[in-house]
Amino acid sequence: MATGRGLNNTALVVLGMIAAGRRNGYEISRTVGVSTRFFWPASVGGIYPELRRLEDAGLLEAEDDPRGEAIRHSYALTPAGRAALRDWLADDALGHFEMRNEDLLRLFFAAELDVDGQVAILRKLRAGHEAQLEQLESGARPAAERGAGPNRLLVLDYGIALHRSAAEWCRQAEARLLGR
Amino acid sequence: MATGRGLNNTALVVLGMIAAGRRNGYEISRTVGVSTRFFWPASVGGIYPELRRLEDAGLLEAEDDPRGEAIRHSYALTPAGRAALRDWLADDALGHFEMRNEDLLRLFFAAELDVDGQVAILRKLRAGHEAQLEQLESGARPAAERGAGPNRLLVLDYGIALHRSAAEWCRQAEARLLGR
DNA sequence: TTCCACATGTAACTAGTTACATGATTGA
DNA sequence: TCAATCATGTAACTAGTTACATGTGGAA
Repeated sequence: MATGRGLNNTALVVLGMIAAGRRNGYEISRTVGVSTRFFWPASVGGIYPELRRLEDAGLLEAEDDPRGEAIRHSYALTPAGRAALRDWLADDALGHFEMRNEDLLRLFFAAELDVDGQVAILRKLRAGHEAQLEQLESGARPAAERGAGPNRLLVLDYGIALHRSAAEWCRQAEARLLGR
Repeated sequence: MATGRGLNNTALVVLGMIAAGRRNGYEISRTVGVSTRFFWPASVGGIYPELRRLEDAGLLEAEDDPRGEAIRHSYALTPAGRAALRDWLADDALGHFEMRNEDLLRLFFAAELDVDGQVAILRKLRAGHEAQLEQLESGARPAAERGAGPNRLLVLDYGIALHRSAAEWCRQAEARLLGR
């Protein structure tokens, strides 16, 4: 448990975010929204219960941090929490990898459509990559430039590179399809 | 419902596979295992119940196809099933896109580790892409060359291109990290 | 006769999303 | 005073994975 196991998808991102400094649930969920969600989604509804679970497990300690009348808690890692995080970070096994791309599935089955329909799918696939690219370049990347360390920028750049080359691949595939 | 809605992730891949010709659950699950799983996972445990649900919904028709004493069913699309598939394929809205990459999340939080630890994560990230690449090039691609249409090859080539450029990105990032 | 591929199915579990509900603070 | 943002939380739902259970056919 303290060896990095028993941590679900939400727990991993929560622990990692708090490692960089005290955070409350709202801040974590905001940061996820402009950074990890591109490669590690986690929704608000899962974050709050997970914070309490991690506190119960002794990996986090909560502190009351009221804002006027409003309730607010901020969390920090306990030594056990930091150890669990490090164990997970240093784990030798290949990490979980998963991808779901509906337009790619459409393309896979596109024999059912005429060429126009197939081109439309390719364009949509490209549009999706361009949209992600846009969000990374104009949203996430500028936000990370103020304050985030080099690793975080590195990861965003990975995303930018990937979506850019995917979009380029789509452009070429479209040209080939039309040239047939 | 017949407009392409009410179809869950498993239903989409099941319908698409059957559109190309009569199939049984086992065949679908095998084909998923060497093709769509790279961008659209679906597990056996979900496929059989979904086949029955789609039959109940009138999108599939089942036929007994015993193999000696052993029970076997093969499924074909009904006209309603083909209409639902076409509606989904021709849907204008951007498709669902999701990615989960644990080693990328590790890299994101790698400030917690020393440079050696960071390099190890980058190598693992690369190894993951190379493993996918290997499976696509040596497993999926050759299998698809016998029998699969051009769209299927196209999709596998997309995967190959993507993982190859991701692996290349990792190699460069590692060099930069060591050069610091 | 043994093993592997073929073939189907279910139950239990785990996880995660969406939507809703509530209320305080801040700035325009 | 109004809207947006901050902040926390829960309930209902949907989905999906894993593991188990069972048995046949064909090849070596």
